[in-house]
Amino acid sequence: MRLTAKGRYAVTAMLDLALHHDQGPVALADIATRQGISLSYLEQLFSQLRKRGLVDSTRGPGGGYRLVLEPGAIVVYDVIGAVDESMDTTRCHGKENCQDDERCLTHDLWTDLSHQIREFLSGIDLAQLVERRRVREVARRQQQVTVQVERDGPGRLEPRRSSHSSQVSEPARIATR
Amino acid sequence: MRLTAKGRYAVTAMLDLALHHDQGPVALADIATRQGISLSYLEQLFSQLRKRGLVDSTRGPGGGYRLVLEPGAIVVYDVIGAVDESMDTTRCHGKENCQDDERCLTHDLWTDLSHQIREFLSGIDLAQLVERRRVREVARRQQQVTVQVERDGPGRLEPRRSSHSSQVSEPARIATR
DNA sequence: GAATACTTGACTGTTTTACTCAGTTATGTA
DNA sequence: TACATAACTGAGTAAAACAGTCAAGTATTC
Repeated sequence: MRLTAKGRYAVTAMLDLALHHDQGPVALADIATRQGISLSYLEQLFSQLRKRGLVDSTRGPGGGYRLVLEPGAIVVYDVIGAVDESMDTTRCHGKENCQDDERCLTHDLWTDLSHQIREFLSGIDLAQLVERRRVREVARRQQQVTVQVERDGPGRLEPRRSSHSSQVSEPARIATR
Repeated sequence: MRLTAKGRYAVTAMLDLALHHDQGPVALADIATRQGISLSYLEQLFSQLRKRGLVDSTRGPGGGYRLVLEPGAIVVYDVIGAVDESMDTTRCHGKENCQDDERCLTHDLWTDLSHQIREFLSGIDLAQLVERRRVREVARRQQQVTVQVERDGPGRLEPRRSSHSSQVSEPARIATR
């Protein structure tokens, strides 16, 4: 299984899209501001999300990204799968050749774990997340930040091409290597 | 969450110990042969497992490692926790400071996922694994390999300090970074 | 005292991660 | 038509993590 900042960012960004689903296309720059993710990095992520058919885009002023499906039809597992290669926890990726071309001692254990994780993350869609009280709270807070930035103007706070973004990238991984 | 080869090796090695629980101390060299894990790497792992009080050791000829508790009292989650720092999937490690010192939009989702994984891996102990039919099958196969090596002698197949170990280390990760 | 086996710690090549940078292309508006 | 906006693309990179190796011990038993 693999769950890195990349996968978490993707889910966060998709959830942001779901939260603004009725407001037309959402610009990546807005997501970047609200969620504290680097714009350039988001561009990379959305390239993958678009290839997987999860979002589509409009260019030019007023453009941005939109969910292709309804929030209720997009499941967390698929979002992560779109950017991270897999959530499988076996070393052999299910091929049962983990030791000398045969199953290793713990093969089934990791298979079961992978199944467990898949079930869980496939049971949660974006609409459900949007409904959650605590998600709404955070979203409200983030909206204020956006308004703040708009009032002050992007000025020196948010240069077009940022210099030193302030995200501390600290590891917090579920990596099955 | 973090689940790398390290964690998987630890569980595999501990399960090997559980399988030979009634046969006195088990030498790391034997585990290395049976499980296809580098001896030097096992040494590192068991140093951590010992510090966490999961195993104890006897030096000298006929020595090796033993489980401190009964296999039924050792749970997979604890083994992984002993070598990998955590199975938490949040970026902030549960501290809720993921974005500007506050909760990020998806904080609760990762908390729930971490909980799910912990529950699952805490529900499986080594005794249960030993009982599994497919585990016994693999163990039997591995026993034959050991016997084979003993007949041939460690000779050029298994030099004391190995040269080029043959493990292909391919990533298969659940890493939460 | 030789062999066995655990113990410690430093070191290392490779891969992955999480980005940035520099540009290009498309589109709406003045 | 110029411009601003915003999506797109691809290459590059510093730092960290990974999965070990290597070398030199110390303790124990035969």
